Amino acid sequence: MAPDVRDRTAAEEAWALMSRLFWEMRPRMLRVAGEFGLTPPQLFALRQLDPDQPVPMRALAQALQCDSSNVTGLVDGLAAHGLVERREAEHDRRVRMLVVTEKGAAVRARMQETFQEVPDQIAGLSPADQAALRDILQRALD
Amino acid sequence: MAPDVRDRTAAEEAWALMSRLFWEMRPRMLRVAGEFGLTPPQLFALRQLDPDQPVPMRALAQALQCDSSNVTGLVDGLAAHGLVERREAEHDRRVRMLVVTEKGAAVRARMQETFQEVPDQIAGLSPADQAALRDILQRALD
DNA sequence: CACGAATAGTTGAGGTTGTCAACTATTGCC
DNA sequence: GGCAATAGTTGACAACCTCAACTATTCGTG
Repeated sequence: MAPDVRDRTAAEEAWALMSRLFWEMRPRMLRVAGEFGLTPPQLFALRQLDPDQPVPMRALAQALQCDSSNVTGLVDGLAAHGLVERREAEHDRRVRMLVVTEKGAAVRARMQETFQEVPDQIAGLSPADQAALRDILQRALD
Repeated sequence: MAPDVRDRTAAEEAWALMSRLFWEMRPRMLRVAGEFGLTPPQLFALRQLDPDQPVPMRALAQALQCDSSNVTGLVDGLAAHGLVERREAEHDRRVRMLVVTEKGAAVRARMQETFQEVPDQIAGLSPADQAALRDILQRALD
């Protein structure tokens, strides 16, 4: 029942190739973080936030899959850069809403541009392959 | 010539989907690390090593794209678990070759199995889609 | 051969990440 | 009113990571 160890299935091969592609994107991520004077975790935190819709800190903790106390530190860092502000929630005085500042939104936008930049390997594919790749992945991820 | 900013190209869409898929693999990675009592960086270090071919520490630092001094600590951790040993190089007494122990090879193999496990989303694709995905990615990555 | 430059690895300082446990303030329920 | 649950912070602690400084060794060039 288990797949033969000797020759990989198409799915295994595809997954291995995707893993490789992702590993090769690591330098890009580090470069972007450095450009904005942020650390990678701070970058991911800002990436998760929506400039148009403030969220409570616990929502960010959930999105980042980490402890709330960790978010405290990350937000401190982003706030020190003037990218994010803590604002009191109206309905519940326990929660702090995270508001992306104007500067934060600008940084986030430029950061997203770089993140979304298509890797050369994908960009080099034929238009038909690119479209097929998108279609297959859409089917996979709903 | 530049792609229209308004609607994403197929390549951009595909890349976004792959990014999402990878993010969803985070819990799996943390689980595997915990299972073997290792931290994620230690896991990546062991993953980079080849049980059949010892390499100098310098090579590992290069593969992990980090400072040599960082590798010292990571290898200390792996060595404390009995997964890796430092062995003197014959031709150059400055370098230490990293040798994966028998136990280390076993742990690495089980770890690799989990890493290579195909995500449900990909496994759920039709055989034709899986094959097409592999073929396209092979064209992309040579 | 000698001597200075280059290289492999370690150490220590300093800042960040991340978890857990304890704590405060607030809310919601009965 | 009283009490459990929740949001967030703090402090302790371990790990990560980079940089600069250091030791030991090798290499290159005169």
